[in-house]
Amino acid sequence: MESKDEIVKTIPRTFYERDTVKVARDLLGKKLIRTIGKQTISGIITETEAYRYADDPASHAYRGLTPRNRAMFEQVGKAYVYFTYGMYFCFNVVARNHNFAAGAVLIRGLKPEKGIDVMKKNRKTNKISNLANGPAKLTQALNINKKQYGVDLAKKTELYITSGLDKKKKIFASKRIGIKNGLHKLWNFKISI
DNA sequence: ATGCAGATTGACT
DNA sequence: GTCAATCTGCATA
Repeated sequence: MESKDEIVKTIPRTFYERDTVKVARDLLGKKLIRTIGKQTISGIITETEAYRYADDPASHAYRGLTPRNRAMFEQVGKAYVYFTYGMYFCFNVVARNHNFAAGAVLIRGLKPEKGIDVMKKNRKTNKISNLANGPAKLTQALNINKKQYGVDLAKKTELYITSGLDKKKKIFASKRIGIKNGLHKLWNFKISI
């Protein structure tokens, strides 16, 4: 017998082949799933940020291709993971249309669903509201690091994305967090669940 | 509730 | 050498 979970499909690659800002909005409410052996950790995406290319001075890709950001230039629907502040990882989904050579969506927040006990252990806290409500928190909770650089999120492997909420939620747009340039762009998107 | 220092290292100029 | 798409704990109010 197959359980319901096993027949859920990933979001197809074409979804990510659209404007980075649109993809960022549309990723809200989708489900991010991490499998580690038999263990499953998942959550609903509640906050995202779009980072584009030559028009976006806040983007890692702004000054062109480097070893770190190369995933942003490669196939859409894959993971771009980077290390920052000497101790954290941030997780992005590569997304762009044909007007841009690079682009990615930073996943900034999740509402935990499955594997909450594991998240608590990974995050060393019992407060559910503090498990995955930040870009470096969710990578800790889901045990995401450089090993997941380039992982294909359109394929059901160790890390992937599926449809989530059915109902459309109200989207709040604001300034992106923790950057110095490109602050006039309202490319931070949130929903409240 | 708001604010700030400190942690800690790799990527880039 | 500089500084980062951040988080935590502690301080003040």
